[in-house]
Amino acid sequence: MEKKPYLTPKQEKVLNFIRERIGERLPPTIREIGKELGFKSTGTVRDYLKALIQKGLVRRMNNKSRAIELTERASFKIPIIGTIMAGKPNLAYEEIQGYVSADDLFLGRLGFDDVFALRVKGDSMIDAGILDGDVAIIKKRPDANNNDIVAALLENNEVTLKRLRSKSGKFHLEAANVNYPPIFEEFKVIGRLITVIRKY
Amino acid sequence: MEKKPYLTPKQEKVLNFIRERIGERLPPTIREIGKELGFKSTGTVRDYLKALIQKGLVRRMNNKSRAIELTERASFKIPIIGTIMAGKPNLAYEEIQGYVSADDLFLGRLGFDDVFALRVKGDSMIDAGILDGDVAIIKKRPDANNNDIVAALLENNEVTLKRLRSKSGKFHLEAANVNYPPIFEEFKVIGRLITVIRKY
DNA sequence: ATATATACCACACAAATGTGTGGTATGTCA
DNA sequence: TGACATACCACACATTTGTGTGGTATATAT
Repeated sequence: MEKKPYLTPKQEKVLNFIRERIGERLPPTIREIGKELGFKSTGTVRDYLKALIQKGLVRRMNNKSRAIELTERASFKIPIIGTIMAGKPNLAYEEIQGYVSADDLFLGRLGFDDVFALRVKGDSMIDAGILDGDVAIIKKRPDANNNDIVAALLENNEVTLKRLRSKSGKFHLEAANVNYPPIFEEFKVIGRLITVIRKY
Repeated sequence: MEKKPYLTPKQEKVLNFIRERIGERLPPTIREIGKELGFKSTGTVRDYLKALIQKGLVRRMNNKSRAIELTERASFKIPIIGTIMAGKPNLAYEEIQGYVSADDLFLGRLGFDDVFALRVKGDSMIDAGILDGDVAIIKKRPDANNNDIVAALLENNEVTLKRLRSKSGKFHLEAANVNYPPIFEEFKVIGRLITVIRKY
């Protein structure tokens, strides 16, 4: 993971403004940057952009309005400060190990087309760490394998989240909670669980 | 939740192209839309934009290049197809209850500045559904209360994820696993757990 | 002393982009 | 028939936007 190169305070401000505007869905024009930062000349802004490009933080397309992009290097990342050893803590605070982008954490580079969400209700998957109220992100039409957690359509036309198991060539569904018996009826796998999100 | 109004096939195509380009971080110009869709006149594209604006799917700013926005109504959402009753399934498939935007699910409208991530290692929080390998999103400098799960800095300068408990006016930390004893030593709350994300 | 980087401005010009007006053709509804 | 909506095109024009050239001034490094 490359570190961010040194930026002068003003360069930092320009970069932050660009980041902000991109976050608001419309990258700024050169003149908009100048107006925000108090520069009276477009040339000044171009000098800053040139510096940011040279430092590898910004990319541009020629002759296209607002065509300013942030590179990987400059795009916002959430720092992973350490691995929490939930059992025995063993990592010092402030030791930044790397970065994850919010996108990567969330859905990665999946297309959205074949993804949907289900809110989990009940405790039948509690031993797999899936709790009542969690949001389950499901990828449709997957190649679901033995032991994958899947969303399955049951005979009564209802959906459930269970672990897919095969036993002597036949698939069935298992809860992750001893209080729930396995399901041997007919079912159709709708999708595979790819992500669980829980908000507190 | 409003439903999407009826769109002609071409209007749908225009909308999709705009959505696509916004996804790639740069909304299109009128001429870019025309070129993509095969319209030879800017007027044609303007007619389509007018229709989409009238149907409440698009917003624009005057005299600003690329200033095309999708409204809430048109912006992409992950459908919540139902609440999974992980215990007893009780909801029909395809009954779309509403939508969540990816942003909402993930971090919501939090600023990123005071948020960081920790990867959980170990099983001390397993009874709270937090597993080895999960990513814990932590908000710094929070008002952490009794029973919140917090990231805490211990005396040996290490970080741990535990539940904050108060007993007769004094705070201590508790694991969510009977095999781990409570921690009564001095500690400092770094932040409060706001989100857990698990990828399969 | 010279080079190099930062930190700006002015201004002309070209290209991209949005706006406005006015067309044609086709079909539907009353 | 007339009114209206959809579905386009042509083209002039204004504005925005990017580009290019050429400045000034200050500080630091070699």
